[in-house]
Amino acid sequence: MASAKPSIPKGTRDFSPIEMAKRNHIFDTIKSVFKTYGYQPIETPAMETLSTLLGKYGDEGDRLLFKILNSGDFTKGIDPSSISSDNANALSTQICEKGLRYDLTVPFARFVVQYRNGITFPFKRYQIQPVWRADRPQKGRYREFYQCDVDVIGSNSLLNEVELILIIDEVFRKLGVNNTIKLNNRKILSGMVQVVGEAERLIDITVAIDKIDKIGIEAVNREFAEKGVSQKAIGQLQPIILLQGTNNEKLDLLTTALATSEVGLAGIEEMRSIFKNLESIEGLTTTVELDLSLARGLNYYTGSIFEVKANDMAMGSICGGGRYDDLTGIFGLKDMSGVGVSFGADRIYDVMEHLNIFPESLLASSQVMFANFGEKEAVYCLPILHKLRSLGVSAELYPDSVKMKKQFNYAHKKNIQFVAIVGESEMQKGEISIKNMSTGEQETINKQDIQNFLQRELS
RNA sequence: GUGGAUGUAGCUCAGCUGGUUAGAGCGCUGGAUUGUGGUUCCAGAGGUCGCCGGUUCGAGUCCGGUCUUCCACCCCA
Repeated sequence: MASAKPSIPKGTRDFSPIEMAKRNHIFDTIKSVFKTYGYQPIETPAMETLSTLLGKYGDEGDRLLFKILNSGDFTKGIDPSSISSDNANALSTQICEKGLRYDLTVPFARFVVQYRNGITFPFKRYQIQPVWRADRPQKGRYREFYQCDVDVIGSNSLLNEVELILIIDEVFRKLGVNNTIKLNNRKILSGMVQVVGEAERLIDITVAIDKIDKIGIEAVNREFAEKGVSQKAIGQLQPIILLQGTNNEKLDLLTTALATSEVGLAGIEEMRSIFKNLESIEGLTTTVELDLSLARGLNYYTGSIFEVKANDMAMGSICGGGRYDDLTGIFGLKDMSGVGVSFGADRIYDVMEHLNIFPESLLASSQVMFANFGEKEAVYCLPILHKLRSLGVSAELYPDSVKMKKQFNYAHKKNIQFVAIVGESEMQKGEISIKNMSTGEQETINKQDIQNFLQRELS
């Protein structure tokens, strides 16, 4: 019987040992930085109750939710006519009560509300787990991908924003990814639309502005007009959108432009505070720039918004986030402001792979391999291997007594730096021949000296 | 969800207006070299041409469907 070719669903991936080594390098780096800043890990289930997820990401987000079919007799009580109707959405809410998580922020909000009595605030947590979106896949866009979230909730202080910028800077410096942090503030955007008298079209206007880099100012203006923004307002928006200069110059100009908007001025003050605090930090490698065209679609953001782009490769944002004043409100907990960012591990991977900047040491399995000359020699090597491992040197013995050519090739393929050779003559003299695979040099040392030799060479 | 491309060996790709037994490079296996990888030389093994159906004497090639990957929109990590 012919079996179907094995395959995995669209937009999902398998990871080989080499890919895992690289992915773990990213996760480990991110985790270690998060810990340095006092954040603690949590995990939440892959699936959430659908009502937890629906309505939190806008209509577009609802469409991209993966829904889980109820178990058992899920057709019970369903009106047969609803099955043939066009409205699949209405049907799905009848037969699905769970969905796969779409991001880590909303489950985090649910977590905070659910365990509020046991949590000490401000609560600083990080969370590294996969999320799922029923999007159409492209490069850098998957249906299953990992987010690495850091959030602090229960604190209004703008020092948290500063801290997040430092975290972003440190993560990407450690990974060797050149990047630019773009910063904006929802309050400034609100102020902008208020000043031009189009406050009710905040979303439409910001979504259009967000595309300015891509489609240009004329196309953005055309989109404004299509959405019903008045010509007068469009005219007034031009100088604001096209503001140039340093961050402080932009803020000064904005202060004049948004003078009549209370929220707008509040947003400007927040940005000023953040930039001022950043000035006191030395050694920041990332460029932080105020980008008024940055909008971000997620509608729960209320204050600062962040987005990080890789400088050396065209790719969507590799990190993004912002402040949300009332995310927990929808779950019944008011006045709980939070701010956080999410690192896109899969996109960071794609960038690092494309730029070929993963450290080579990641590829090695063991640091030293003992060649196998036969059972007698192999048994003789076992205690030496045991000793090396206890000293933290990863060591392996080639399991089969096959041709040297094959064994050396194995070591070469697996990027093992040293091959130890213990054949009959070495055994008799109590020696070990050891070959450095990258230089090709080989020397013979006393059996006892191998620990020192390797520890010196590998350091 | 809308529009457009793509799929041939493990990988990257050739394959003419449909016509014998579908090719190359790299990789892989073996040998030259029975205690030495990365270079060289020789030999060899890998393919239901994504899948299903149609047109035809004949389909990798044309047509329809489907799946995958990719691009644009949308949105986003």
